[in-house]
Amino acid sequence: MNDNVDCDIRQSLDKVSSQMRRDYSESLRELKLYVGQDNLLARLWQGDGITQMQLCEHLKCEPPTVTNMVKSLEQNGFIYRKRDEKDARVMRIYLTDEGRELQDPVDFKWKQQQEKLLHSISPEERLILRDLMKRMEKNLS
Amino acid sequence: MNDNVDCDIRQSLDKVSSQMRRDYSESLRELKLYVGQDNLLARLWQGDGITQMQLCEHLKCEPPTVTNMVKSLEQNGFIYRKRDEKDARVMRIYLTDEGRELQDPVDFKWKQQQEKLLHSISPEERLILRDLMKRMEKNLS
DNA sequence: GTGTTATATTTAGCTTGCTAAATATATGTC
DNA sequence: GACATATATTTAGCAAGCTAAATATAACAC
Repeated sequence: MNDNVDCDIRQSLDKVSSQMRRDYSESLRELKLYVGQDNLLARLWQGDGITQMQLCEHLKCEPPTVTNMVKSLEQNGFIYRKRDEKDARVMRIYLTDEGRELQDPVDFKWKQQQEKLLHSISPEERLILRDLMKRMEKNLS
Repeated sequence: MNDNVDCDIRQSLDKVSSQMRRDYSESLRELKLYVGQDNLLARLWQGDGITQMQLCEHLKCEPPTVTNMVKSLEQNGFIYRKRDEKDARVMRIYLTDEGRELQDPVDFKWKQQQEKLLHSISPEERLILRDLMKRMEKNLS
């Protein structure tokens, strides 16, 4: 077992991940979004009116994180919150028109980033990569 | 071109990355370290007495980030700082004995994480994965 | 020597992340 | 109904990240 290969993989993963995050963050700025908010909005584009707990589960992050992100997105006019009618503990999150309009530009930027990442990696190689990524994902869950 | 494959890759990358970061963060806690600090220390283990700018370049992050990390590590007794003798603008960062002693436990935790990530991925597959990761890394630089 | 530009670090303030604790509401048990 | 437990969200405080600006020092041009 060659430890250098393993280390290289791990380090590349870190580097790719942080570089992508930096680039994407820069890119989202002109939409007045921060990295992380896009995923939250993406979930709402699939269907809004969901609870904050549902967002936590989907995004795999802690409740205060969602509270703060939701607060910020609300202040920027992309979403609004309403207390559930049956359970006063529960807040449901809805998209504004402005929030809905973000879908195409965000999708576009996402695809741009993706193409840059995978440039010159063949369709066959992409299938292999997907398989390997999925297996690593499973290893960690 | 199948967009689903590309999306899957990107999403797995995000998930793997954030999950690894969460697990590693938890793991480092008992060493009284935060994620990010380990990379800074790793650089110093290779040779201390370097400047903060050198650390910024190595870690690919901004100067205030290094300033804050260095400050925290100094307060915890892992490093100390001295102003350069020839250029009063420059701070050089040195390891304490305590900082040096962290190397083995941090390396151990790093390897644990790595093995978990790559479990049941064959040596051949690891070579392929390394190649693909390196190419993606290059795509982003 | 003076003024301008460049460089290294720091300060201030923002974000997404986290943990811990607090607050309010709902549910279950007796 | 009273109490204990569970649940959803919020508050408070920490971190690594960032940008923008400030501070101090060094280098360069005249």
